[in-house]
Amino acid sequence: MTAEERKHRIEAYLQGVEFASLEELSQHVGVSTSTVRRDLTVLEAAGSLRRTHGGARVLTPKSDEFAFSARDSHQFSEKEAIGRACAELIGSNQSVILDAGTTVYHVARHLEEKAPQIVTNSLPVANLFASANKVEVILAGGVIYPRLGVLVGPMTVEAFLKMRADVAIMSAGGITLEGITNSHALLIDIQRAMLKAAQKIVFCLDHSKFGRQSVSPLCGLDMVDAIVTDSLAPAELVAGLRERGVEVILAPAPVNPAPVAAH
Amino acid sequence: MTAEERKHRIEAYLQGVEFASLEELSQHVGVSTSTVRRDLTVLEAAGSLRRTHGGARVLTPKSDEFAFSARDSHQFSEKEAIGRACAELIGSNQSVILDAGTTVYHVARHLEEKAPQIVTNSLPVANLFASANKVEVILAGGVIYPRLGVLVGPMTVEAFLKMRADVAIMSAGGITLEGITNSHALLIDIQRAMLKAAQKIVFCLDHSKFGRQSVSPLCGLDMVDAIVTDSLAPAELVAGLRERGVEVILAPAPVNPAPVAAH
DNA sequence: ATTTATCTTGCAAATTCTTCCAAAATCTTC
DNA sequence: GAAGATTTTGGAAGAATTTGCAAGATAAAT
Repeated sequence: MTAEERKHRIEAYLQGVEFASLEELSQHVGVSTSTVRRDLTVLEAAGSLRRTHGGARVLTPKSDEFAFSARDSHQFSEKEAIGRACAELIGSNQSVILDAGTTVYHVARHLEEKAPQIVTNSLPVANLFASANKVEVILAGGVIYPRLGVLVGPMTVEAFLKMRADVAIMSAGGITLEGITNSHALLIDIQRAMLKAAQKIVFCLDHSKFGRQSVSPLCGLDMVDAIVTDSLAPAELVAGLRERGVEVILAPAPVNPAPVAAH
Repeated sequence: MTAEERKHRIEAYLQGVEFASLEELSQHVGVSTSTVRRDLTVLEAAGSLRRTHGGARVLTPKSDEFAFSARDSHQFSEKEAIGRACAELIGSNQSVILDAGTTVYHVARHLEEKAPQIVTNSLPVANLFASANKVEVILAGGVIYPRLGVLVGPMTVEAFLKMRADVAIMSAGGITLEGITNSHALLIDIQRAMLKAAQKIVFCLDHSKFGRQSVSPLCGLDMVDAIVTDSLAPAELVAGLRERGVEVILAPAPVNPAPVAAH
């Protein structure tokens, strides 16, 4: 294995786990801790990660659409606007499949008045409605994937394959004119099952997802009925999507900034 | 585990429980309270939580009732003692079914070190482990029953009927020599499925359940392998249970708030 | 006012980081 | 191909950081 390849593997591994100790990395790539140290120094200078005492950390864990923290501040206001706009697409008493993912979580926050029937595999979404009596929430079973708070595995896939719903509101890692991709291979099967289960497919993607491509392809644009994004989405790509028959909804920019926690 | 990772886990754990004591946090991440103190100071400066006397609290309480309802319930200390005693019955790498119910929730709090495989239909239990990597948690699917944070319905029953586990740790509404009863009729089917799925059946019942009868009969004493209760359980009934071959474990009374004679 | 619990501070032990050096691997030149 | 130069790798010693403990200070409880 070349040094380049090794650095690449360190990067990739770190993307998956967010944190890793020196020992862990050195075992994973099969070199001494000294070499890993040197690699980390180079990679940090290149800006792809951040060293910490005892290991290293990814630079922008927040850009992970499926990160567990439901109230992450990363593009909070944009996601909130998207959530509001997307919730308006839902009619009363419709059955809605909600994907896991922070943007979709914000949609959920605005769904309570619609009193729909909700199906999800996201623990944060389930918690959100757990005390609300207006909404009936069905949680798919499965194994809890710790970092993300998502239920995964064959049980989850099976649950969605048996389901039928009016709308599916989905997250993803990236969108281009070639289609929609996602970074978490574990979720792809589940998302495909969701797509099959719902009549209408809506993707909620903030502008940072536009033009990005993640590792695993999820579906083509022909499957997508609508995309809800914020007003900072690149105009050319929005136009391109509309040309291909996808309805694109631009959520209006939020008036006031996100409430920053001041102590 | 790196320091960075540890801080992240503290944050995540706190998101789940809203408030946690120093002791609790230090056990969860496996370092001394001194180190947790230092971490909390850093995290507070970073604005992600708020320190309090004796622990720390999240900034934006989302009043997630589940993680919390188990906490401020009455007979907290008895349940905590039962939880600790019951957790000791579980061996490493065993598969455990956890019923919904506050007493069983306290068992879950002490299970993390055992690193078992956990199957449950309780959202609070799922949330408890959502950020812990040591434990594999399988959540049964189903409809969320709002007030209790439990998954119910045919999906849940079916999930447990397909399952096999070493131990089932159960809650109930009452116990007499005639058997065990429960007040939530909705849960009876699910509990019966749990009983079928597990080889060993353990009931966790604080002393207030002894001699009580709820509306729906759940099972006879012959199905029960062990009962964990606190030291205030009525002696005659305990003796009666033992005569019938049920192992009864009396959790030692909690150490704390015994009124110290200060003259 | 006393007692208890919790917090801060200082310090020694342990861990991790940097820097340097020799061995191994790779590249250059013939 | 082979010999020498260059780069890379793995390890070791000292510097820096982090951790856990203990004693005094502070805050809550009774």
